[in-house]
Amino acid sequence: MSRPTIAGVARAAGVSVASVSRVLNGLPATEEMIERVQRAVDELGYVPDARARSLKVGRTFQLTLAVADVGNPVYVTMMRAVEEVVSAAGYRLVVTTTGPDVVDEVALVRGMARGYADGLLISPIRVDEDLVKSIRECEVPVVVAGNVPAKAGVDTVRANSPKGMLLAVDHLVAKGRRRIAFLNGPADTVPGAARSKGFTEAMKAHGLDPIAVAEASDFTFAAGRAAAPAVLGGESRPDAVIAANDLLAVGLMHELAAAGLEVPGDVAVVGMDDSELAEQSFPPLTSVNLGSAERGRRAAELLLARIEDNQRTPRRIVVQPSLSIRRSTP
Amino acid sequence: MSRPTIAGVARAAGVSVASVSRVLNGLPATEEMIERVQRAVDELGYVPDARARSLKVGRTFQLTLAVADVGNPVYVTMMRAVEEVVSAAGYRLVVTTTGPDVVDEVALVRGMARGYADGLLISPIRVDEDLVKSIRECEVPVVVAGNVPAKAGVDTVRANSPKGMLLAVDHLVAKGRRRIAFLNGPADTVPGAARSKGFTEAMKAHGLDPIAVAEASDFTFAAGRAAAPAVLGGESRPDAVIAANDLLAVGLMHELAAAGLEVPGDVAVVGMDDSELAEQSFPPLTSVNLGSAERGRRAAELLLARIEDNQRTPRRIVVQPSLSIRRSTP
DNA sequence: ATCGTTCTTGTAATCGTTTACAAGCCCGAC
DNA sequence: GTCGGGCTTGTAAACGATTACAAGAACGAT
Repeated sequence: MSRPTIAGVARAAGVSVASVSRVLNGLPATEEMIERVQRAVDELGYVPDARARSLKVGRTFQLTLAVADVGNPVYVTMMRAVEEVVSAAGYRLVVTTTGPDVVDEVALVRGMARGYADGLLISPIRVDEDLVKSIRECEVPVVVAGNVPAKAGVDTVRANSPKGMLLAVDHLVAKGRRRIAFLNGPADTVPGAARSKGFTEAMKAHGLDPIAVAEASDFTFAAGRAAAPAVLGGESRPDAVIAANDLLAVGLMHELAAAGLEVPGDVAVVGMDDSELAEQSFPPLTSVNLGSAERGRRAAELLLARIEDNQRTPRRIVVQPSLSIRRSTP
Repeated sequence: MSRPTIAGVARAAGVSVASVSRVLNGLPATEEMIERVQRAVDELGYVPDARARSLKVGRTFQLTLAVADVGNPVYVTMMRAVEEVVSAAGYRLVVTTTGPDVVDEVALVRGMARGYADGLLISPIRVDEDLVKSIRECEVPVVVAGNVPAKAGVDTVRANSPKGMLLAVDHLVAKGRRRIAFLNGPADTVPGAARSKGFTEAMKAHGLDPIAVAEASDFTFAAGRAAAPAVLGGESRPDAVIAANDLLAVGLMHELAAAGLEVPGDVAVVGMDDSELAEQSFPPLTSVNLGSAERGRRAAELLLARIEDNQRTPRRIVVQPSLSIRRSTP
């Protein structure tokens, strides 16, 4: 009653295992051979064992996408794009969650050496020496969606947060807002650091000083709510807030409503990531599109290319942002 | 420069492969043996190959969770719960997306026979004969989060939608609403059919006739928006709408706002699933909690139990709903 | 010293595939 | 009739682990 193996099929068809394997892999064979094998396969309901196959051929035809938090809608955008590319190339995509800790990311990368997948696409939220080292030493190709040092010598696709921040500030300034505040996520994360730097630069470019800068404990809705007072509670209220991602922005907007402030009338709000949530929130959220879909697509392509040829020199792609203007800004 | 194998480690340590394997698996060995193997392992950076291991021991220590749409926030709730249970049991969780078509689900279940994972947790959106058949015949344990016929003889954990609908209608009626409409998802899906039936029963229990019933083309935000006119455009406007899930409810609320209608003043809105989106939407959405987290947890437990003992008689668990009241209802 | 027991270690078979190589067959050309 | 070439098919050796079994070492009891 146990699973039929290729040997069973061979016996049933009265041929050798090699012939069965050849027929199944579409290698040349006579009509009669194909016929007999096919019949035996159907009859027994044989399905080849992927473990044995991949042990022999050294490939699993699986790719892993690792993200920090499945609850963050930016990852669904990315995931959709990645899925499309890799499935077109004949790979299955499996998604795993790392959580916010860098040690888990390192463990994941190290674990890839076990041969679960042919490649890893990781979007790390925190990066340290260990992670870079483990990526460089990893037995399977890795591409990073995010920012790691150039010396790491690894394919990366990253966003241009400073440029994105500039778009956001430009837009707010054009609409007459000057008292601009910034709601960041944890500054010890890669996106947190980049966005903080970008915000400071963009404000300087306009000769403005921030009204307030707050740091949420996480890139989540709840953290956005919790950090709202820090961004609003200063002596002079901001007339615009830029949040480091959409979840934070939406959390903030809830607190604005609770405080009786209108968006965008009293306070304009700009998010980042332009995820599905930006469209779904109310009012719909003006958001900096950091090209998540394109980043996913390009990253997937880099991964496939590196699987083809592991010797190619690492590429570092930067995708340009745009601004999706919706009703949370005037 | 290629990956070290157990044979390489054995050679480096000057012992046999069996001894290396034993040390690595914590079987009894002398201090000196452990020491030598450990040193060789560290030196070579050896990591056992999961494919080879699982080929031999017949287990991969991976579990697959298959969902229809990663963009649906109800799945993130479920995913979190499942992840917690299975990782505590020493399994890795991988997530794959099936899309809305039942043929893809069937292909997935069939594909499990290839041995990618030790078990499958699937939340099918459409169910047909083929799917039931493929689940029953599947080589690896499968548990279904959702509703399949009892005769399928498979472990299931499902929600009690009729009861949930009753909670929603009870609540609306208690708040004085009588002109209640229903915004369903596709009626040819399992949740669509169940929620439709539940709604009809609940209304009947209160002696009410629905003001309008509309069917969105999908359980998505966009479909909710598109179907809004059908639910609002009748001769008499509803004073309350129940949506078959949170995404539909939020889509509807956007159209209500566009039409200048207040929530809950003019129209109360109730969603279903009580996902993170219900909390994040504005106004926060009253939503029927169908116990996604608990369903995920229980389903994961059933799966683990069945992996332990494949002979146990299938269980069918129903988890009870509750109502999370927020500001979209009076 | 011999025997039996227990403990450690090594040899080799096995899991289910793929594939290099060899063998067999058929066929036409000389 | 023999030979060589091209196909088709089969045999057996991998892939990298685990593990049953056997052999050897150590040791205490007689």
